[in-house]
Amino acid sequence: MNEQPEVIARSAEELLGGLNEQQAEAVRYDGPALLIAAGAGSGKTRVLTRRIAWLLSQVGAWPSQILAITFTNKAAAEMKERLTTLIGPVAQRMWVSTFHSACVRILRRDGEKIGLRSGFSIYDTADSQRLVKIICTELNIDVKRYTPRSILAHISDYKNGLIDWRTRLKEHAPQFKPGQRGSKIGGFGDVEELYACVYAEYQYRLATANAVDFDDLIMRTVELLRADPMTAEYYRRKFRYILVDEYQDTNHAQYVLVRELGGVDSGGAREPGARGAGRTGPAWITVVGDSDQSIYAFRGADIRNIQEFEKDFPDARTILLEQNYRSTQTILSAANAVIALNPGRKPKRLWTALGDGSKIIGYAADNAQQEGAWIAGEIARLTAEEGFRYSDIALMYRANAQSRSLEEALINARIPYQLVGGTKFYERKEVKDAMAYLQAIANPSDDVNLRRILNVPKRGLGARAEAVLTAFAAEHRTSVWEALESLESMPDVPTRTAKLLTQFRDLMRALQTFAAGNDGSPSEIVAEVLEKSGLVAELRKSTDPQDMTRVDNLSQLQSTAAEYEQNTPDPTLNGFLETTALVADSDQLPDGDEDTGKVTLMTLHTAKGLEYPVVFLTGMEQGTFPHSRAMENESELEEERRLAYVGITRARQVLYVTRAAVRAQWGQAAEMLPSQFLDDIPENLIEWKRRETGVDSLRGGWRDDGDDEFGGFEGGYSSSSSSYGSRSRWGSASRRASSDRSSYGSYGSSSSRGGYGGGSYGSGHGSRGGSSRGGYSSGSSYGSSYGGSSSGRSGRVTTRRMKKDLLDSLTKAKSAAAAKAAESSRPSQLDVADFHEGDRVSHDQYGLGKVIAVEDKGRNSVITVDFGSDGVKRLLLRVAPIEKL
DNA sequence: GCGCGCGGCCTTTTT
DNA sequence: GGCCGCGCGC
Repeated sequence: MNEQPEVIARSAEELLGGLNEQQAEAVRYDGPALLIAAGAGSGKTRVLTRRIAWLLSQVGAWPSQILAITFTNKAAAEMKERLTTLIGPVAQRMWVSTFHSACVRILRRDGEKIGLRSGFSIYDTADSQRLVKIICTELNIDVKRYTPRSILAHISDYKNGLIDWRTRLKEHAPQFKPGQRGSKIGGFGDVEELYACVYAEYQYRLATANAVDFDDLIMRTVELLRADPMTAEYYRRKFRYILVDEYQDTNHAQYVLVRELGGVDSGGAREPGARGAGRTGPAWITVVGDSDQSIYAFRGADIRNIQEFEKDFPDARTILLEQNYRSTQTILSAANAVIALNPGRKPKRLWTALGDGSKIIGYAADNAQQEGAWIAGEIARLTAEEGFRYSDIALMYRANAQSRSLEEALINARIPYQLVGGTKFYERKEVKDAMAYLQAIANPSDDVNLRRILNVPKRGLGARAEAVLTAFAAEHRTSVWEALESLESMPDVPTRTAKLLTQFRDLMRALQTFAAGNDGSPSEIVAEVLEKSGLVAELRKSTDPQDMTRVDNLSQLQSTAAEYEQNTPDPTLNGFLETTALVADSDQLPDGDEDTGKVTLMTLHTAKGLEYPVVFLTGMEQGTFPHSRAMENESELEEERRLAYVGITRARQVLYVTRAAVRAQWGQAAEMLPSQFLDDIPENLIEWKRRETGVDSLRGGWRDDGDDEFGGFEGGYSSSSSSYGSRSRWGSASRRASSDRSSYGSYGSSSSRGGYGGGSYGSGHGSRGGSSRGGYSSGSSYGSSYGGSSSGRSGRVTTRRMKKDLLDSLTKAKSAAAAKAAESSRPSQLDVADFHEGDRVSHDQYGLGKVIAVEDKGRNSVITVDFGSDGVKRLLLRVAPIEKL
């Protein structure tokens, strides 16, 4: 193999070939700061790779001077691959990586200047949470009130904002001394003090464990560059061209990192007459992004980074890419319409030369199961009749929990699928346990991981034994492992515990020795750990069928290690640990055009950057998408809208939007109203295969205004302005749906009872704000009291457990409940035969109206009445408070 | 110290 | 519906 591979020389024509004017301009732009505002599907990766090739072959940059940063490992791998095609194997020598792995690389090399010893551990979120929890317990913090999760979120915010723990401590808890047991304080004056103390203690523990968390990777790299001018200088001389993809997703720390690495503020001057960025002065910075696709504000991404790029970087230039090469105009028009509602954005309109294509297809299902079943049917049709392959199709949803009903439907229909994301391989308990052994072997100071495995598998070392160790460690300000090493000098250790601890110590020593002797073969270390620790043995002897899978997972872990070993020039245990920490699940990521023979399921977040000929956007309901927690807050709603924009623009040819009128959430049925994003898509772009559900037609009357009993039985689809009636109406109703998800009474039935059908359902009417108890009282009856009757508003039945088959028939049950309730509260005296088109009626609430349609359906007859300014309503005759005039 | 059963809480989204 | 933590009994 060639030691010094050359860059394949590419002519300017080659590099600009096939590009549109704006793309070409971006590729050859000559200057210190460039923002490529690239709309979805506008060919930004192409532009980015061509630009890199341009810098190399036309500007004279060296591969080693390039730092290309992406957000995901997949994007990095893809870019590397494309670059290899474009400029040859030399691409492998460039830094093309995520922020996190670039930082690891820097910290591995120079971290000791800020106190990081080589071989430091990288804590994932679970590790971090464990640590916070340990700290909370020791500091006497009520973890019910302040969950480790939420505390960690605050710590993460600080880090993303580069706020040092010392600063926090100085401001909010100057008396607190991290790392001293005596510093435990019972009551905290305020939450800021609490966060400051935990933050400080957390960093102290990370330091003693020689560990960093995800956010530290960025923040501590910035710290390093600021603390050590020599190091900063080294990287500034090295990286002359920095390119950042998905710039809209960068947080403050990442933004500062780019500035520091690029030497933007260091004041050095570019050598006169130099080509490109030259060898001194600020690096050339190119950022690519789309502010409309900023969907990570929740974890600290700061959209202002991209919005204010021109102000931030001197002599910055912006180039807009608006031509889309991916989707039909119909899809783009929908996307444009949705995103246009976000205020304060810079106008950008995607367009395409590909033509209109087919309409967006809409479907409203009664429940999630039916939604899944219909989608499965469509997939069967698409593949059988329209020539699509399974791998052309993707199902997307807002939250992972939604995948379940879709999966079940696909299984029933025997459609092969692959799930991307969700519970990750490395997050599975058994895998995490095995990894904890490896961590503890590689880095014995790692208290969190050592404590995790102390009694895994069960070896009789419980809380007491752990307390003995941690007390000693705290007293001597050392790690748990060192405490274990000093076991003999520890006072008051019960003989039995001492014996067990010694055994554990011997085990770990043996594993350490083995690891030291086989550092180049992580797979053998994994095998040794699995064997000697007893992890596999414990699972093998279990009778739980799930444990079989767990054994398989562990064996897969070993294979992964072997794979790593083969693909890495210089494999080490630490290298393997790092890969697993940062390159989560790269194996299962969908890969370009490859025909996997499977339909792909994933969240909208995961889908960013991907594209499929056919996309199903599922769960288009208020509260599901937009997510209920994002609906209260305007800026979060804007982010949801961007997420919708991302989802819509994933589709190349056919886009489906589906929703369910009832969805199980947290084991309970909840009524879902159509997503506002459906309203945002121009009506003429959607062809509804089914628009209204059984629940919709009932909705108006008995949830709605609550107090008007069964009166306003609004159909909702009759208004001319919008296919769904007025927005405000849906808006307000939906708020209720999300905050009071059981307003329809859940069909209570304890699991032992026979289920629905015996009439055991309750239904609720005005349950707002009220008590949420009212549990299922006696065996056979149902609480069917509807407005006005004696038990009135409290007639709601709530039972947590609800059989799945009940759920399926929920819609049906509701009509039945309505019927029952109606009978008891307001016996019908009206006969459908008495009503004719043109008749005038009077309604208790809406006043005078004119009948415009009559549907004779026996007991369920409906009349449609125009109430003038109050709108057109569909009224269920037997319950509506109307009078014929 | 361990296992079981109950109850509370939960859900965004991910490097 | 599922996870996690707690309390209880062995």
